[in-house]
Amino acid sequence: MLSFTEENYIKALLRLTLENSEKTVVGTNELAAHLGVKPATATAMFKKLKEKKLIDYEKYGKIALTEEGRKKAIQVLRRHRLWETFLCEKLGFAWDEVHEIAEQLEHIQSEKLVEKLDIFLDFPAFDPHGDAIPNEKGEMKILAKKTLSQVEIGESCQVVAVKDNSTPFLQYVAQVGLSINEQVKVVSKQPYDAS
Amino acid sequence: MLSFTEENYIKALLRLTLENSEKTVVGTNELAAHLGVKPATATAMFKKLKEKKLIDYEKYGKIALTEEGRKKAIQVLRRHRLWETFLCEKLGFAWDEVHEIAEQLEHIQSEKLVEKLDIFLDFPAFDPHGDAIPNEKGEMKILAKKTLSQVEIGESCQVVAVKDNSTPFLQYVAQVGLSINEQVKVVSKQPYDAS
DNA sequence: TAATAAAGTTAGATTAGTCTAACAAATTTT
DNA sequence: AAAATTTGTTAGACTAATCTAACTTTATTA
Repeated sequence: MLSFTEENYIKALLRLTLENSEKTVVGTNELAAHLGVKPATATAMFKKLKEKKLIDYEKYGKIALTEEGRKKAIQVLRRHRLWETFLCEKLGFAWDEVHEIAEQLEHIQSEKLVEKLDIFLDFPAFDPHGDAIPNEKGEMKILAKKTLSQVEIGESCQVVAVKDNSTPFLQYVAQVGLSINEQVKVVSKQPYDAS
Repeated sequence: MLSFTEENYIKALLRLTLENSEKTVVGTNELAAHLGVKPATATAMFKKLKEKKLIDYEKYGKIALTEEGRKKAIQVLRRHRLWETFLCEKLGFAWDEVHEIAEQLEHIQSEKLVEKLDIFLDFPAFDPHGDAIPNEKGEMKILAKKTLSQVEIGESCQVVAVKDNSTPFLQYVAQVGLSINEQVKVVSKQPYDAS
């Protein structure tokens, strides 16, 4: 049984590697920053996670999930995204409100709960942000995506996901009137920070 | 913001006082036993809860919830019972499976979540075990209840609640074919442990 | 390649929640 | 009311997760 904290570390590791498909390892500082802890704290946790055979780790080296660790991390991600879907589709939350709540719900321990939730939601393949939800076996669909800024002016496309899940960005996006699965036509481009 | 543990202590305190309506105070050993911790541990927590003005407590004295503590405890109880209702009614769990999961779900921090859940469930007044669910203001309906063993042989009644929420007892009850809100007629009496 | 910067680790302290063992107070029994 | 029992507290230790400050290793750059 993993603690909340352990689950958060392996989930962060998975997220960081999923983000650039090239990368399968991450550094201490990067992971610590992503979790909002100090690098020293992360180092301590790496020793524990290595002990539990969830990550490969050597002093001063990069960190990678083991097969076992990856499985566990995918389960956490699955739970997170199923709960997000539940919150939006069943409880009527806006897609920019659900992340924090799902961060809590994802740690509820019950195999049966996850499977019943999956059934209740009718086995969704994508969450409200357009991210793929791993199925019971840990497999997830992949969509070929462009970022919106890569789309030419005048070109039409379907919005399938947002990359940045931070609340301010999601609220900006919502305010502009974008939502997942919507058909949009790029008329002109506006700058938003650095994105 | 209360920790999981703090919430569990005040919830236990509320439960123990709700059980006999006469009692508004409980002892250290009683509470510790109910929570599965040692009395020494409970004593330590009482100091903290007193500091936070959630309980009234003096050395070697009984423990009682303050008005503030009671409000907070009722919120936890409300969340617990709403989640139990959700698990049974929406996810199709049996009523004897939901307690442990609700013990986890009750600690999810989000006012909005609780209210949306309440709406989704259409403001239920009783949970799957027949226990009253406090409403948003903390008020709960009271049913005049007898225990089944007080019902005379030949007499009919409606099953509204089970007192003992432990898994073995609930399974016994389920096996015998009893369920909440069912009309039963007492034909003969069987002993079950001491109850 | 030597100096500097960046990345990562260690040591030692802190907080929350728990335990055991020894002790103190209150209650019950004789 | 004295003795015995029950109830509750204190002291000291442990684990998980975190921090800061000092140190070490690796990488970059001049």
